[in-house]
Amino acid sequence: MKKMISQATIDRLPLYFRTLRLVEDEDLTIISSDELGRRLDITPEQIRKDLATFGQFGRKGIGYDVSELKERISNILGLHNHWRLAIVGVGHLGGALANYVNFASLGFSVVALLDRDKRIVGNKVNGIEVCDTADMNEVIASTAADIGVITVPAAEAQSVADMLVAAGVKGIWNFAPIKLSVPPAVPLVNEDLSVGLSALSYHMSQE
Amino acid sequence: MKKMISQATIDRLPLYFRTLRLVEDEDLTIISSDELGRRLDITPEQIRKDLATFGQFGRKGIGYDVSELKERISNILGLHNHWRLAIVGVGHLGGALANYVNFASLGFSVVALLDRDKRIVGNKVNGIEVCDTADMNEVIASTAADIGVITVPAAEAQSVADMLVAAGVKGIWNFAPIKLSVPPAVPLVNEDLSVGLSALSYHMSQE
DNA sequence: TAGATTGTTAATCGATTAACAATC
DNA sequence: TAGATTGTTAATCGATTAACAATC
Repeated sequence: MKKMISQATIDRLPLYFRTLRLVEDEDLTIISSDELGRRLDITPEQIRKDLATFGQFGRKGIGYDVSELKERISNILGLHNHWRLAIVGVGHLGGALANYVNFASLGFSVVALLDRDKRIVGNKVNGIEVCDTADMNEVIASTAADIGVITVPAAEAQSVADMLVAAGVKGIWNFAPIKLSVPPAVPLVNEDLSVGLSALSYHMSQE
Repeated sequence: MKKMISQATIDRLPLYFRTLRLVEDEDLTIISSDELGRRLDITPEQIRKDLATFGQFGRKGIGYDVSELKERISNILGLHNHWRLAIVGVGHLGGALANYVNFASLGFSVVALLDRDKRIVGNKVNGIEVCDTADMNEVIASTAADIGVITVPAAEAQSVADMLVAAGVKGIWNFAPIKLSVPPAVPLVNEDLSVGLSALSYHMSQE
């Protein structure tokens, strides 16, 4: 078991990674925590603290090597694993995710689409054929999918999660607005759009 | 200026709200912090602390009145304002959001769609005609939109944010993976899908 | 009354910020 | 050398957890 890293730190790493890519496109080879912080509205101390958690990445008096730091963050985040996604529930949101280009640039690829609606099964979305959710095990196995993406209605989400776990996915990305129960060995990230929208409503209601 | 409420508390309120609705559907009229916590994997102490921030909602020895608590949380979150959304960028994600049913149940409604692509302008999505982004001011004014939803590519997001602010929206919900600058009076919530997905990758990479 | 459960205060834990020695 | 900037330790801040009096 590795040293415990705070979720707050982990959630900032993708922001650093993204910014380093932009910086790299500007042909800058070195960046200071100060400049990185300025671009992200994060204090330089916070950035140095986050990075120091994983080792010594920079050079005193100089700063951080852009491409080296980018690579190291990519490795910390495990992006080099090139995870394969299976999307369950090919409605509007599932379809949008199947077409989402930003995944590819992070090393993720969509390898399977599943839906239980017979009218959708057989369709192609972004070049991928929609399979029947009933064939979950074969589809996950044959496509070697690592991550199950849940974009079904809340009422069906838990049973889909159970099926995905049984089929052997290594992680679950859940968009259904419901608390899922999965084994501790299967990491689960919830992407609950109503939380952000409600928080926005709250702030707009304040004086 | 009201007492400062932590973002963590605000982000849990929508979870309480959603669960109270489910509980109400089960015809339960009273719920304890213990039961609510059990359903959400949140400690009862945390829930009582969160609620106590806004006043005394429960009855000692009894619990919380489900529909009363639900109403009060709805009011705290400002959901009674029935905010009106304008979605800018009618690609896959924007189109999916335009069709997203869960918004309506929270009191939000999509009143405008905008895109700068002439091939899309004039189309109808979920019964709403797509307007030209160039006509932002008139569209926001005539539809009385409160919230601007940004689903354009990152490179265009800041200029769209500027246009939305100039057109008078009261809040911005940003899906573009980039740090936006907006006036402090305009609340901004970022919905960055790559953060959650990267965090999932991180946890899947750990032993 | 006894049992249950809230609201609130105190204790703990963890994350952020500040400070600064090391060093390029 | 002087200036810049990291990595790390100490101080502060804020959030969560524990404890318990109040009371239904």
